[in-house]
Amino acid sequence: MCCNTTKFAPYFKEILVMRYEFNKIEEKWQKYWSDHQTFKTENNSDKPKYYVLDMFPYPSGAGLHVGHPLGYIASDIYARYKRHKGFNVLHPQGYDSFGLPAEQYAIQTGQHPAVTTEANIKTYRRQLDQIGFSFDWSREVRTSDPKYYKWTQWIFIQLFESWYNYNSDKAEEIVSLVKIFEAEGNATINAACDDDIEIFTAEEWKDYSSEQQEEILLKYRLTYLAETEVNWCPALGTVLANDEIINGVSERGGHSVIRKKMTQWSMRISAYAERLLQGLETIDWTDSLKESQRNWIGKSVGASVTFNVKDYDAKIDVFTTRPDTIFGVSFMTLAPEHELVSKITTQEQKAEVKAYVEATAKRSERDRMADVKTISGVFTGVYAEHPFTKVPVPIWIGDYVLASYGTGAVMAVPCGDQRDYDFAKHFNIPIPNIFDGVDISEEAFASKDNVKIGNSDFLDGLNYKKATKRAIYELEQIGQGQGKTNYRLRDAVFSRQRYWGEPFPVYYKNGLPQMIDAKHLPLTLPEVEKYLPTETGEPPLGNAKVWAWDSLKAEVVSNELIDNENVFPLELNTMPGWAGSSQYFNRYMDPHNDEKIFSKDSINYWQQVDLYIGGSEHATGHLLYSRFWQKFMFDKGYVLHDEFAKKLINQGMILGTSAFVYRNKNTNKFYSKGLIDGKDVQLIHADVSFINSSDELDIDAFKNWRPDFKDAEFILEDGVYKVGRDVEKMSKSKYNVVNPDEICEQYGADSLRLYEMFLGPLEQYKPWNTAGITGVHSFLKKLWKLYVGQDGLNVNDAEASKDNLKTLHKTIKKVEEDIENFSFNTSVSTFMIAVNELTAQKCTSKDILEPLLILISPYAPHIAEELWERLGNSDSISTAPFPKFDESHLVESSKNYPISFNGKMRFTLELPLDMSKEEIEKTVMAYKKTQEQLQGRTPKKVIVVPGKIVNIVG
RNA sequence: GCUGAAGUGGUGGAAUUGGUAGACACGUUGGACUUAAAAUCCAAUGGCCAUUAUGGCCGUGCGGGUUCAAGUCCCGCCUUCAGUACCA
Repeated sequence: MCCNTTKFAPYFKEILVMRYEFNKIEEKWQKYWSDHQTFKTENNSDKPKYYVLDMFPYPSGAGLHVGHPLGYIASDIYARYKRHKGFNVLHPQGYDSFGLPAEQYAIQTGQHPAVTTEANIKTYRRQLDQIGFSFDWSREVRTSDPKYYKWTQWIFIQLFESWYNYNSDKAEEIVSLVKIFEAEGNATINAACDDDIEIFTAEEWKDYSSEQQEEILLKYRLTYLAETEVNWCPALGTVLANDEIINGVSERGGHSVIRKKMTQWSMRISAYAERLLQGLETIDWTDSLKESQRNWIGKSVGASVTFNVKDYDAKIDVFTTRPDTIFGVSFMTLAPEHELVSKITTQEQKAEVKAYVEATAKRSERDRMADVKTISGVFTGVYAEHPFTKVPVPIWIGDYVLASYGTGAVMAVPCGDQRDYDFAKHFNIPIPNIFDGVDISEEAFASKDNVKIGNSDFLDGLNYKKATKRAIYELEQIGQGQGKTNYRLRDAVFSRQRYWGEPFPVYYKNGLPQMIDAKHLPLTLPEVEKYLPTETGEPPLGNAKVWAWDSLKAEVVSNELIDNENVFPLELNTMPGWAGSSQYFNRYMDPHNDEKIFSKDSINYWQQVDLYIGGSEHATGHLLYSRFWQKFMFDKGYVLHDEFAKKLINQGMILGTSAFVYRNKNTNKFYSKGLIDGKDVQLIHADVSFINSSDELDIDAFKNWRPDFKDAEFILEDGVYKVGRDVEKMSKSKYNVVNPDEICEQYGADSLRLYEMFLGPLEQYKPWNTAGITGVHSFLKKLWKLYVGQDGLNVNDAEASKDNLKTLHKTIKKVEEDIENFSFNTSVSTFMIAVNELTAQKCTSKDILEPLLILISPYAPHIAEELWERLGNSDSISTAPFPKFDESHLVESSKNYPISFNGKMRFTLELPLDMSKEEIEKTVMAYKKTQEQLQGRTPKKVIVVPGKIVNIVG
């Protein structure tokens, strides 16, 4: 480590300037970039555009650790590379600054979330700046900024004012729906809507009161109010997210949690299910991510079948993917929550059914899903009628049927479905076989292939495909079913009972929601005294005293003025975390526009994100919702592409390398790793900052760390204490967190950037080990020495040698290919090789060393800028054109051929590249070592691939 | 169970179209410089065997196969990680 000579700087300036003082250099250039607004991007340019985006961070109180910037470094390299390649690059950054942690902190401390958020953002910004990113900070957005969330609220209103027309397959204005109602009622409409819609005529529509009309329209809007189940914790008086519940009780306090129905806003994302699925074909995202989204959307093709219930005026609709097996139905199963359960049960069965329904209600959905093995159910005593045979089919209730999928009821075909089979066996229900020549005595036959249907009337002898088609046809003929496609994707609940989120631009008149006119936005978050739910169980905004809408003055007024004539109560829920992140990528294009979410010009210019980098944990959240909103914005004509990101890369996680010490279970003796065999020891995490590069513990630091280790005794091996190491997720509790601030201070940002890339492929999970950073750090020192010697600059106008040119051009070629393939780790090795070679060649030629700097500058921008300036350039290196690769410097006249015998390389032989196949063979066979290898044998065959290899067989 | 990704030295990893496996680093060992340490530089470093300057055998999770040639292609397994799941 260089000693810190800062305080002597004025006296030793001439000497110091010759050393690689990364701290000073990095500070200097970060200031330069900021002062000169080097990375500010204009919305028009003669250059082609390129949009590189990172997933913006949630600014947590803990700050960044070295795992966080991985994706940002990769995208920054790419953005800088594209600038060298002559693109006008948009590379913005911002903060996803609404969220739960700030609110929980507020509950504990009373600090306003805005205050802690602001402080956290400051830390983030400082940490990001010190890594030397080329972000255009003039475009920063924060989701919690009213100027930004004005537009989140605006999109909400747009969704409210829209319905989905399956005929045109797009979202349309709600007024167009009203026109259709007025002209012909709703019978002909093919829309995404609630499933409890009643058919009405144009006349009936006109006779409805305006409230009735409003209620009906709400069932068609793309965002709508609905009763949905939430995890309600009575003790905390609040709703919990799934991950706040551990083993059925609240994470905070361990209180019980029940399912409760609440009226909440929902987003009709299901309307877009098919387009979200099809759109995946058009984008360059990873297969695993697309597959996750496909699973999540969960398309299945089959039929809906209606069963009439005997002796009741009731019908049961089921969805099945196997209408071809309809003659195999021997019972039906309803989910315990199914609405018919309470209506149809017989007197004798009533008590048993009631007990079963209550028992399952107590179990959480998670419990039910986890416990797959136990078969339970109860008979209702009632029968349905088979649509074709008219045979009575017993109706059962079973918790293996989920109320939330399909219709919450299944037609059970035990011979063709293992769950139905198990249920039938368990309750002694008959298992009729409808497959020709298949043995079903042990298990169900679930395959669709290589089988013909039997015992099935008109389906006899048909295969899966034909039988399915025929069954659907026959169902349609008798009016008891039709072909249907079902999606697992459900509408997304959009209300949160939280404080720190976007307020809805909604007030309530006679219990019906009204939108605040967009021109009055933003509707800003009110002040509250407490961030907890109210005593009556209302969301935190229920604590606000000034939270009513005066529709005449168009402003927020005191709750006391509510008269439900002109002043109305405002919505108390706030929007979920994904609201603010679902269009931010478009807002960056024109972030300060107060008139529009973004101008036509800006979207016309930037179009869509060209490269998006972020974590795969957002596969079915942010990345699905954003695609949904983008498609909606596309339908409304606001954006030009119905997919927001052309290409997406998931960066892997950087894991921590934890360190362990071994304490004897009963004493305070710590044994070195090599001495623990046969001893009863306990593993204790030691902070990774106490460990040197040889896995040896700094015993004094460890003893001073925690009082209970103060008097510990250490049993050493070879005079040192060796720790054990293991790779785990980077986390405070494992004491393996490495802070980028310390790395930047000790080794510099350029070392950090290089090392993060050098660790391995971007997409891969890989362990961090600070010890390894000395490799890239000494590379930077070698690079520096190549340019700057003891007495000054080493670079001159000397003519480049052939070897110099060869090294440079093979480096240009490799680095360019690597960046285009996002293979950043291999270009770091390429730089090392280049610098090693040029150093060995004693290269001083500016013609070589100047372009080399441009190659390195995306990776290590500070040192590149500094040396670039020292070479006499006055502009930033960031826009210097990327060096052109010239093949002619790599042309060789000879090749060192590997000569192998039966596929095994034995020696190499230098031969001219223009030598013919025959000549090569002759030369090789005549060579002394060849004859030694053969030991008198005559080869059966000699394979010669000119320019590649010689293989002698025999 | 299903889906996706991946298994290469002590460690991170490289080998982009089948053609010299282990590039580049870390670590380790030895050496130079130094009062010493740090820094820097040089050399060795997949395993085993032999050792005379030289060489031989094995080796990319396991078992087969295709090929003159397989880390790479094909078939069958095993393991790890991630996502998802009574989805009818």
